[in-house]
Amino acid sequence: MEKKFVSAKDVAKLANVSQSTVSRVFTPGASVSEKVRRKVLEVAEELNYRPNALARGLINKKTNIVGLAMKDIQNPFYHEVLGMFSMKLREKGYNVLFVYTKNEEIQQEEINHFLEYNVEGIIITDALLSSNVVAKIHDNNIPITLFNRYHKDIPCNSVSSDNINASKEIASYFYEQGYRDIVYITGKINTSTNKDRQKGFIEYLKEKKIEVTILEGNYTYEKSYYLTKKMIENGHRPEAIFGANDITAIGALDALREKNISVPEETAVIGFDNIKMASWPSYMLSTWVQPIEKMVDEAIHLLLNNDRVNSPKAVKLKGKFIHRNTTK
Amino acid sequence: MEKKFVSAKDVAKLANVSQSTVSRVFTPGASVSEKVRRKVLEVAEELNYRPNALARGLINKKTNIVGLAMKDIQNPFYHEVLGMFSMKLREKGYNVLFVYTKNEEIQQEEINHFLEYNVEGIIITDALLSSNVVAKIHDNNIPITLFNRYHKDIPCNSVSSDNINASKEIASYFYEQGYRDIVYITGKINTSTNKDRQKGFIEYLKEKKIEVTILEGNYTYEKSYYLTKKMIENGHRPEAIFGANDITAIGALDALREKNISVPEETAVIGFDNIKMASWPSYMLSTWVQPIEKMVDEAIHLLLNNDRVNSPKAVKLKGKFIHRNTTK
DNA sequence: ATGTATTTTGCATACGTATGCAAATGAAGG
DNA sequence: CCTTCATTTGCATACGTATGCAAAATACAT
Repeated sequence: MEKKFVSAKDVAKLANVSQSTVSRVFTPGASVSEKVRRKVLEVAEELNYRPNALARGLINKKTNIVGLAMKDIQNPFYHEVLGMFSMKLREKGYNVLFVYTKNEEIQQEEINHFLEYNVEGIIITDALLSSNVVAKIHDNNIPITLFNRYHKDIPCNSVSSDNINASKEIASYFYEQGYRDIVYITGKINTSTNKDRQKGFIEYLKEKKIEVTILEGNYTYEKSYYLTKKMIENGHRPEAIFGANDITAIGALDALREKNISVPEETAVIGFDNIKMASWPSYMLSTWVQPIEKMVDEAIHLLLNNDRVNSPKAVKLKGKFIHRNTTK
Repeated sequence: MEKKFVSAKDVAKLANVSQSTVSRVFTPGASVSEKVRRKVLEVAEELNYRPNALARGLINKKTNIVGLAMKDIQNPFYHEVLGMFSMKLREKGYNVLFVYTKNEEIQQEEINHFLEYNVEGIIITDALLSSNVVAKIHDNNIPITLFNRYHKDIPCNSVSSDNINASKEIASYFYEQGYRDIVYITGKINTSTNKDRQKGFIEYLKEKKIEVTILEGNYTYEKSYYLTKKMIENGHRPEAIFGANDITAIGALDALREKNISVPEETAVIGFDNIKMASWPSYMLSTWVQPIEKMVDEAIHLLLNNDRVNSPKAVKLKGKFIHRNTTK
């Protein structure tokens, strides 16, 4: 039982045409008479022939592959992102070469495979890479887009929410409600998402002469849960908590619930992301919606239509606040 | 600014050797003198050369690509699975071509891309495909492994938990505890995972002359939450609930909590999967652990070492019960 | 029918790599 | 130094497809 691969030559033979003609039938816009086209398609169908994407890629330098590297994450937000990328790229005729990483900073070695397969672009979500890795990739003329991360020293495109203004709006909301004892539970502190959310939030309130209590979390439920619990046990029962993402907010929420602190009456809570879980009846978490679809669209657009690698753009998209039951 | 692709020929020229020699340097086990190898590697490094995987695949018929199709899922269980597959395949030198689907039954069109890229195997998680699609794939001599699904009419390998015996053990646990008013909240009813869990559970209890109450869910939190709530409002407060997966069980748990029914005193709850969330302090859900790592290992082994496509194996692996706070 | 414009087709070659084969080089032994 | 044998190297070709070019076939106008 041989590895039986059907090639254009096989089809050509059976259809009494040349291999070139078969190729043209499968090349949009190429010149083939209607009669021959039908004949070839018929034979192709019969032999179950499909053009070999590898050979095609070799000639065209068009592999139709995009590399997607995603960091080890608990956050369901990124699962939605992954699904969205997969669907959208497929619609545009691209395939996804997927790599899952545990490193906050993607290593050269993890990217090399992308280069070997001549991917037409690389998307990196929830992680960074060093600038010399970026340089190497750009040497090969391959565009990169960071999703939901950016860094001034990393010269490549990025797409994210406008975290600063989003968290300012959240701060403003708390302020308007009359809250003065306000807590921010951070995400991983060295991430750009957290930095910006923290910055916008704190700055706004500083202008109002309010000092925010910072609890240093790491974007996980557990950490946030224990931080909140300990805070309460220490006698601190704030009026409002902003969690750096929904998981964080939910952890806080569960801690509050356990301590029988009523939400939103005694303490209001707001998250960030609008993951599915946020709308579960038992949580009904007020949160900030990241416009995933727009972000993904923009990331793909940036990746595939950037004429110039040298002028990296940092796109920030605006989301919106969703009021549910954890705010008044 | 041209697309500057560095080929073996470029390296050859600069290193004063033939292209063949360069190739041999990058082909494990090929014969090259130590002196030449060093020289070539040095030049390769300098030019940032890496062998083109597409051209390699063309010749070798070894693309080192595995196709992975995953169904639209909320279930965090599958995120862990995805991560595991990605890591394990990478360790073995394979790359993952990823497709996200919304169809319960994978369509030919979604698989075609895999075939075009000459993937060496296809893994399908949480979904099925029709037997004629399987036939077409096997025509190309490409192995398939279903993960956590199987069907008697689909002639391909599969790996899953031993769902029947697992749920029998859960039933037995409930029985030993003296529970007689027992509820099973189903997953999507036409899935093999649900069918087997339901079957094992019901059969065991039927032998004990116990009639299980069936609530028809669909593996989502919302559905389970509303079913449970309605049941309670109808005056039915069972002694024990088995949710077809953790998300289902958590939905039930939240409904019980809202109705102020104490868990596990008044009602015990068990889930299935052992997702991260099950160990969150606010849930501490007793559940059945699926041995993800073993399952993934086995799936990969089955996929890549199956000498005969014609004798599909259905591997079922045993998990174990984890006792937390939702059972006595 | 003839000539011209247009479309369709096949030939040959290229993409970047791997490999059988033979030539070249080196090592070893007398 | 010559012979024999092992190792290393280059040449040529193949993988499956796309495409420029010229030949062939068709369409059209007269």
